[in-house]
Amino acid sequence: MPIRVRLNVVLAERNVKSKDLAEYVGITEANLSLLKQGKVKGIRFDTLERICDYLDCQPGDLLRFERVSE
Amino acid sequence: MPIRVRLNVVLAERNVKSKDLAEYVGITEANLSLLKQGKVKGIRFDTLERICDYLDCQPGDLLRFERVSE
DNA sequence: TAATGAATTATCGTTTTACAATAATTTATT
DNA sequence: AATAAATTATTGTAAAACGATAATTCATTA
Repeated sequence: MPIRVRLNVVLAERNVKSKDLAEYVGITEANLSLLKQGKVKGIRFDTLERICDYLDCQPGDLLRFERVSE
Repeated sequence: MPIRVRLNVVLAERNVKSKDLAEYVGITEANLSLLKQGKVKGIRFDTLERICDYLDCQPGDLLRFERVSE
């Protein structure tokens, strides 16, 4: 699945706890965990927005398109 | 709505017609039009992936988080 | 200024799935 | 061990992405 979710990386960089982000964003830790691990098939912009807001980052920091073969 | 969809910009840069992109991605022109204009509330990664593939761009080129006030 | 092409808008229906809620389990951390 | 943090699991629901289609508007060009 060529869209890679890098939320785990950004969280680590910012040293932010999932719990805190989940609380701010307004989603459960369970769902945030799934998102972090790239186990969801899409995302709503309002969720993405609040994540970017809290982490002070861009969608491009969280989502990367990776080609399968060059 | 602080997540801005810049698909229209990238399409213009690449000089790609909506029809062609829609065909490649496998969605209708109608839905692509809605996406272009930021009239959708989210996106599935497989759709985002095929758009990035065709336009040879990154999610970050298509989606921007814009703060309301500084 | 028709005629064509391209894009938008509008309806309605369907299926997918993001999310909540909750609880149990696993994995850090102290 | 005890606590905190994160993951996994289950079930349910509401939201919305998307299809299909057609009509309308906008743009281009002969």
